[in-house]
Amino acid sequence: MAGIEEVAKLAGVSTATVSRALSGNGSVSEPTKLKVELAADALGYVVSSNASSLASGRTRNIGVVVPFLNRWFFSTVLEGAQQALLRDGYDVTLYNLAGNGSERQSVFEHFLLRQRVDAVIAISLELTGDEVARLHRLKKPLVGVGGPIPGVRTLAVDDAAVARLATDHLIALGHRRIGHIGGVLELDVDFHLPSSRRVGYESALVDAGLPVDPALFRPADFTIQGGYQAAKQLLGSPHGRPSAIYAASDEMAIGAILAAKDLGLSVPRDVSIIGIDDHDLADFFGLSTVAQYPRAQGEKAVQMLMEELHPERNYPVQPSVALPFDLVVRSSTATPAPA
Amino acid sequence: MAGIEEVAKLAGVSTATVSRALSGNGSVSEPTKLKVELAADALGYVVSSNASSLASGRTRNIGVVVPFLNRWFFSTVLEGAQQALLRDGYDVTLYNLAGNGSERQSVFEHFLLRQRVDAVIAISLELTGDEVARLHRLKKPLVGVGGPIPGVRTLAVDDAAVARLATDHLIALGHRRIGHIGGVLELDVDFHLPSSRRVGYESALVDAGLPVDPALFRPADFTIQGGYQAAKQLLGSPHGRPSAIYAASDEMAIGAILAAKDLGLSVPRDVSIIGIDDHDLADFFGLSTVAQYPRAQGEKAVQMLMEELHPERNYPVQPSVALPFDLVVRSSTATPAPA
DNA sequence: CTGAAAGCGCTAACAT
DNA sequence: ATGTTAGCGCTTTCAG
Repeated sequence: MAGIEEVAKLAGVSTATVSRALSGNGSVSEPTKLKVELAADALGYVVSSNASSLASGRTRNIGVVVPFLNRWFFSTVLEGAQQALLRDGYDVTLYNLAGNGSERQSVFEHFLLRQRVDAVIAISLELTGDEVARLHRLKKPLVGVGGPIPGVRTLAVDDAAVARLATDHLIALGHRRIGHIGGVLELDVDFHLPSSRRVGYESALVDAGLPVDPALFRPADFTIQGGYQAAKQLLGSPHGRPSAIYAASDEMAIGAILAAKDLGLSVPRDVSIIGIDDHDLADFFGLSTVAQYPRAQGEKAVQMLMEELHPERNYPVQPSVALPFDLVVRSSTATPAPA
Repeated sequence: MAGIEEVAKLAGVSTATVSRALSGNGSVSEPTKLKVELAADALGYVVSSNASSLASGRTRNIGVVVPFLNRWFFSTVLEGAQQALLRDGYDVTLYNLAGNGSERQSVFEHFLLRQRVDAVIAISLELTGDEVARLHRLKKPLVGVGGPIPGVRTLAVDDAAVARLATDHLIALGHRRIGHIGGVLELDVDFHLPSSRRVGYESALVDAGLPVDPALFRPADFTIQGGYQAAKQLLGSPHGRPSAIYAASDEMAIGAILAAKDLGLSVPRDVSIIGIDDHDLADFFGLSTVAQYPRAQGEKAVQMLMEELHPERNYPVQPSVALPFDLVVRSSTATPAPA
C-alpha cells in the first residue's frame, strides 16, 4: 500500500498538495493536479479512509437502518439509496434491526455513534425520541423514508391520499361493498402506514356516502400468505361478500387474487382487487394498484442528505417533498357484476 | 463527544489502560477495569472507530458484495451474515453490484481498497482472478457464498447433488418425462449454478435410463414470471407434455404452478412440480422442494471469517464445508396419472 | 498556488 | 498491571 508521501515524492510536491489535488478541496493548478493524479495511478494509491476520516471528521459513509431486508419495499429503497450514494462516493453501512430488542439498542449505542457514519437514513422505522436526540446531538443528518419520524425530515407518500385514490377507483367503478385488508396493529408501532392507509379508505367511503362496515376489514401482515387468508375470510362470508377488495400492499393483494381464484371467483368479474406499491409482480398478476416509487424514494433521500452534507454544492432546493404516486389500472379491477 | 483522555482522567488511569480495559486486549485488573467502564459510561464515551482503526489496522467492518438485493436468496444470506457480524461487533458495508459495469470496477478500485473493511464476503458472485488477486494482495480474507470462486474458500451446496435429489424424487415417483426449467446462459456467467443444476438433472436421468430430451429444457431468469412462461411452453406442447417439472429455483417453480393452473392442469395430478430453495412462499404454494439454508450459509460465512480474523480464539475447526440440503415434500409432487 | 507542521483520537510497543 | 510515548496516514490551518 503506497502512502500519500510516496505519491508526493513521485509527483515532486508536498503531501498537502497531493491531498488537495486528489480530494478537490483547496485549489491546485491544473498541471500539478495532473502530475499528482498520474503519480497516484502509477502507485495504485488509494487514500486510507480511516486516516482521512480521522483528520477531516468526515467518513464518506452513510448508515442505513432497515427493519427487514427481504421485503420488496425495503430492499428496493435500499437499492436506490445505495446506488445513489455510490455515485456520490459514499459507502453504505447497513443495520438490519430485525430483532427489535437489545440488538436495536446496541446498534444505536455502539455502532452508529462510533463516528462511523456521516449521516443516517432510516427506512420505515419509527425512531424513538431518544434515538433521534442522540443522532441530533452528534449533528448527524438523519432522513426517514416511508414512515414519519417526529421531528425528522421524512420522505413518504401521503398514505391517506394513496388509500383514497385506490378506494375512489373502486367506488368510481360502481362498487359499494369494498373490503379492506390492512395492517395488523403490531406492525403499526413501527410503520404508521397501516392506520393511515385505513383512514384514507374510510374517509373515501364516507365521502361517497357509503357505510363503513367493520366486518369488511381484515388485518394481515403484508405478506402474500396473510393477504390470502384475510381475503378468504372476506370472500367466504355467506352474505354480503364484498364486490371489491382494497389491500394495503400489493403482496397482500396478490394473496387476495389467489384466494379468489381458489374460491372459484373470477377476478375482476366476481371481485375486483386493488393494491398499493406497484410491486415487481403486480404486472404479472394483472394487479391494479397505486404505484409508489421506492427506488426513487431512496435516491431522493440521498439527495436530501447531500444537501445537508454539502451545502456548498448548492443543490437545487426541494422545498416540500410531495412524493408522487399513480393509479395503475390493470386487469384486476372492473365494474361490479350486476346483482 | 468525550475522548479517551477524559475517561482516563475521570477513572484516574492512563489512556493506555482505558484502551486495554475497554477493548479487552492486554490485561487489566478487575477493579480498574470496572472503574474505567464506569467512567466511560458516565461520559457516554464510545471509541472513535477511525482513530482506533488507524492505530490498530483493524476496522471491525466487513464488506459484503451482492449482485441483487431484492431476491430471496441474496437478501436472506445477507441477513444471516449481518446478524452474525453484529453479534461479533462487526459492521457491514454493503456493495450492490447491480449494474455489472463500471460500477463494479469502481467498487473494487476505490471502495474496497480504502482500508475500510477487514474482510469481504461475496454472495453468488464470480469474482475475476484480478479482483481476487487485489484482495489477496491486501491480505483481506475473502469468502464466497453460493457460487464457486476459483481459489477462494467458498460456501455452497453441491448444486449437482441438489439437482439430482430433486430429479430423483420425481423419478422415484414414477415420472419418465421430466421437464426442466433452468437458468438462462446470461446469468451463468456469474452464478455457475444454472449449469450445475442442469448437469445434476441430466445425470439423474441418464442413471435412471431415461433419455435427455432437449425439448424438455427451458431457460428462464429465476423469477416467477420467467418460470411461468417457461412452464407454459413446456406444458403447452401438443404431444409429449412432461408429467413433471423440476425448476432450478422455487420462484420459477411457483411460476410453473401458476402456469399449470392457468392451463387448467391440476398440480400434482396432471403435473408434478419441484423447485430448489425452500423459499418463504414454498409452503404457501404447497411446493415440494430441496431446501437449502441461506440464512445459515450467511452465518457460516461469518464464522469462517472470524476464524481467519481471530485465530487466537481457537474456533472449532470446520474442515470441509459440506452444506446441508434436504428434500421437502409437500403437495406439488405425486405419482403420475396413469396414461 | 504550494509547503511546513500540527494535530485528528486512539493503540501498541516498551518501560516500569 | 499500568504508564509513557511514538506513531497510524491523512487534512488543514498558517505562512509564504
